[in-house]
Amino acid sequence: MDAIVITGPTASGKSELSFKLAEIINGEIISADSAQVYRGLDIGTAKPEKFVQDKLKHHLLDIRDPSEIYTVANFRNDALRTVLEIKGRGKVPIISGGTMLYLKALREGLADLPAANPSVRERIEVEASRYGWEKIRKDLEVFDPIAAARIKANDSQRLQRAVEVYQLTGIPLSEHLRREKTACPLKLFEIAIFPKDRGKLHKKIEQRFGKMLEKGFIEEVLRLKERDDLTEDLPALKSVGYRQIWHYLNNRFDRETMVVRVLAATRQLAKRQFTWLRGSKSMKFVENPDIEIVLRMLPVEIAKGNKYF
RNA sequence: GGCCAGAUAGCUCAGUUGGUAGAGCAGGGGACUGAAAAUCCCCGUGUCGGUGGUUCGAUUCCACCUCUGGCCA
Repeated sequence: MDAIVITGPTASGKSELSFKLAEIINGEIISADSAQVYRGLDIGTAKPEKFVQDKLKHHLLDIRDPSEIYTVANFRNDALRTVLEIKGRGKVPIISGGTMLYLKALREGLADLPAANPSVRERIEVEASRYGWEKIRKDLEVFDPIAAARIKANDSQRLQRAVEVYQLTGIPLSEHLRREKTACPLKLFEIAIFPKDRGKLHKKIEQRFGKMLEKGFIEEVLRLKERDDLTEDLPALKSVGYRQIWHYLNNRFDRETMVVRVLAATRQLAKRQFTWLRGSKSMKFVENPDIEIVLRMLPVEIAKGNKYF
């Protein structure tokens, strides 16, 4: 066993659980969260506070500026490297977070694809704005019929990527994906919190957002907005809460509407996370972030040699 | 108290020249390989405020009532 994974939908109590677990079994935490990687996105991403981070080592937080783009591939490399470092220190790596694609990439590996290429993407976008995405999809049908059949006409993000991969490699995306991908070099013990009462989770989401506002979430977004190099189409600023508050600060709607929209977006995020979890075969599910139950589930090799057992 | 306008899906509202109704949002399910807290797909029966009346048939027309706005006293 190389690492423990703790995941679950937003507001399910992943962080507290991982923290308690890390203290007991002598672990360090690796964040698997696509928004917490950005510096300055603290309150709205529910990033562990400074005093928590002082007590326990957290990795992959604050490793990008919000003007930059962090990707699944970056995560996979960073996480693999960090797991080895932590193991080298004789500690237990605990990968904790709700970005399900990141966890999947870690578990199942990634195909050998080219990184995003801004100039290629721009070319595709220009063409799309001129002829429409339907035309892009028709073209894709010619050189990658499998991908074209799978990707919906409105899913411009995926259409663009499929075309990009072909233009960069001359090999269809679907062919890349069919080929053998890099196997996972790690043995993971994966635990997912799966709250069965959706209404309760929604209530928790609401309460948590209330606390975020009290802590100065809006001011946090204002600080980002005051930097004139950040735009609303950057991944960092498209994340839940930041996007809606950004629009609110631009007077796109009033505060009440902003609150309603942030809560809805958060619930929708949780819903998508549930969908991932239901389809995941490798997970062990727990209903609550209960440390006692989780400790009892752990394999002996991890349990052995720490103070709890 | 009088006049006017509303009352239709959880919310905001459209509509039915009389044959029991549909959008957006919310919500639910699903997809997912370098933007993933992203991006996209699928799912709409509800005493059409209440009670009477006209009618083969009323959510639609008429009367009264209730409630909510607005105006006038």
